[in-house]
Amino acid sequence: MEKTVVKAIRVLESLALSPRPRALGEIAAVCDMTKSNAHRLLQTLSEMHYVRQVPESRSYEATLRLWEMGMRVFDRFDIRGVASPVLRGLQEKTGESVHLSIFDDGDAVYIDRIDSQQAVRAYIRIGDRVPAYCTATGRAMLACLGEAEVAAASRDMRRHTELTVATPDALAAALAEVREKGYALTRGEWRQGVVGVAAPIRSQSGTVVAGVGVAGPAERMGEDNVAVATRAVLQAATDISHALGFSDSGHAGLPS
Amino acid sequence: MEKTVVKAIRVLESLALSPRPRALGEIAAVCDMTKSNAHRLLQTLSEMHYVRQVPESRSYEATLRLWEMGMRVFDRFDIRGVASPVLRGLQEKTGESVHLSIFDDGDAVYIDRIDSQQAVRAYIRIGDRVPAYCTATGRAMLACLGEAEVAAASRDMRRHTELTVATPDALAAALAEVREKGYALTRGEWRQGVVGVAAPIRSQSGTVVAGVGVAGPAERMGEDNVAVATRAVLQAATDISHALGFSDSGHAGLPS
DNA sequence: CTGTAGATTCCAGATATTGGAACGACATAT
DNA sequence: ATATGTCGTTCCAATATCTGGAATCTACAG
Repeated sequence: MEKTVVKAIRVLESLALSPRPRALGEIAAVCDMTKSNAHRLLQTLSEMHYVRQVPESRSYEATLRLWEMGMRVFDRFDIRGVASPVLRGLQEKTGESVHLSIFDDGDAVYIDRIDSQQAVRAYIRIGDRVPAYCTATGRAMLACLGEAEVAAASRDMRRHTELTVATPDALAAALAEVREKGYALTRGEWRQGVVGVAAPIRSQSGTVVAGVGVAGPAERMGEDNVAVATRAVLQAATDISHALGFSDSGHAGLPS
Repeated sequence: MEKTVVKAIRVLESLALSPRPRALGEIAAVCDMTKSNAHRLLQTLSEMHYVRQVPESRSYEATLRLWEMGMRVFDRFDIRGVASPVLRGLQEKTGESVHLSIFDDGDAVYIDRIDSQQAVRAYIRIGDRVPAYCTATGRAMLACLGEAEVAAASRDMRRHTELTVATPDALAAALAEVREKGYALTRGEWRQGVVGVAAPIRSQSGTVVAGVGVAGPAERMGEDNVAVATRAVLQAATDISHALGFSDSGHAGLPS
């Protein structure tokens, strides 16, 4: 365990928790270290912009950098925490594996999942990165994002199976269909024999922040099951979006 | 500049900014360090609860600890940032030094100030800690806080000048007067010859989070100027409270 | 079952960190 | 006005800490 790092964090925490700026001596005392040590640590934290010295009193205070970083973390956790129970419900309703993913630099990245109970099941790992243009959650998100994101996703298109939609034009058509229907359906474009249905999740501000989908083996994903899954996925996406504070003023559509 | 600390912060930032959990190798690559190094850093950050390893994929993600700490910082900055322009206005209107302080463990601590332009002026430093029971901003806050805070403030009462209110009973009476009038007025109880007027600031939740006041030499603080200062201080406190999201549903009172 | 990729552990060598002392800047007390 | 004390800052040799490569372990994929 790195002692210097621990000390630095203790110093930073003492400032973050303090309701007022603290003098060097005080910090050294509270954190139980010599003044030179505390001073050097504060110097480093200043250069990293986590701490500043108030010009007037020479004492130190935490900057908003900590908050800035914390907010980034919070955003992500918010989605996972809120989505978690909905994912469980979706898994039970459909019986297949359900995935929650976000869009990152042209790819879809899985941030949560609940596995099917079946012996044959679609399998991914949390943290796995897959091309957005040929996966269900990826395409669902892509359909609601801007030019730049679509361009990023189109950067390195290739056929992963015989069915992969691997040209920008074909992708554009697929995305248009997603926008029209409100959900994305992929049949073995990424992994042979895997069928996926997914829908985009919107945050309070209305921007698409994630995608939720179910995936299962083609043998089980016949018309009936896909119809069930589609309805369930759209409902789940709506539920999660609402939980995030999104209110769909205007259009909304469950397929009849 | 402490290299280990810098590296640790880089690792933490890369995780905070990442929209998804990162694998060890990835982190090492992004932060330009060996895997052993990154691993040790992550171990340390885990023990500090800033990072956790997701059990499923063995990759690492930032925890909410960062957000938790950031929020503490944000609360404080929020007050200062919002109050700053109001303080400037108050200084111009009254011509005296204006102070912004918070309550901390029985004391008032100055977190911002704007000095009078006059040759003779009340002077404090940001970060200075003064007894709450005998200063204007301190008493204004104390009047709106609970038993425990008053007890903390009464722990070590003493006469700092001939006029200091230095008994719990006398303090209780003074606080009752503050509550009735809505502002605190002190005349040379802490520093001889200094007169202060102050009012409490409330946050969105309605709790008193700070106090704002003006202070000047007794020679200039005659009845007329005190009346002007009182009105200005009450207005400033109201303005800052509103800016913090406080809505005074019900009572409100400018002295007629 | 074997191979591969990645995570984790280990350790001697390299070096960054440590703390005391000296210095400088202020501010108050005499 | 001078003295005195407090607090922040700088410096440096001793050394405890950190470093990175290699060995080990684990889990998955073929």
